[in-house]
Amino acid sequence: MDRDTRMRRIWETIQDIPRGTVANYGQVAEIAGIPRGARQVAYALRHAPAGLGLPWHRVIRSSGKSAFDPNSRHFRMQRDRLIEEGVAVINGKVDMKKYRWEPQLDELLWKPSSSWDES
DNA sequence: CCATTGACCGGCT
DNA sequence: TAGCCGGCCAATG
Repeated sequence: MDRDTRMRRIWETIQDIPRGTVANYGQVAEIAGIPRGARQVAYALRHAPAGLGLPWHRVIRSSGKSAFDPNSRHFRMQRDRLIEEGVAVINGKVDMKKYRWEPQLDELLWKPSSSWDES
C-alpha cells in the first residue's frame, strides 16, 4: 500500500468518527487497515489539507489526553470543540470508557470496496 | 545506507 | 497517578 492510499484511508476513517465521540490514533489506524500505524495517523493528520474539514479534534491519545501542548492554540480548539459536542473534558482528559467510538460492523461495511480490499 | 524524528502505545515501576 | 522505556514504522535528513 502506498503513501497516498494510506493517508486516504486514514482520512476517510476520521471522517466517520461520530460527533460526540472520540477515537485514539491506534484505533483509527487499525480501522483504516493499518495495524500499529498510530504514528502514520499522526502524520496523515499533520499533512491533511484544511479543505477536507476533518473532525481532527475527535482524535486523541489512548490515554484520553490531547496530543497537543496544553498551552497551544490547537489544544484549546480541540478541547472547546469536544465540549461543544457534549464530550466531557475533565482536567484535560476525556473518559475513554464513556466516549470512545465503538463502530458496529455495519458501520464499517457500508463503505465502497476500495476501502477494505487488501494488496 | 544509517540516523533522527514524531499530533503514538502499552507495560512496568 | 506519573514517568520512564522499549517498541513501533514511515518520512526526513
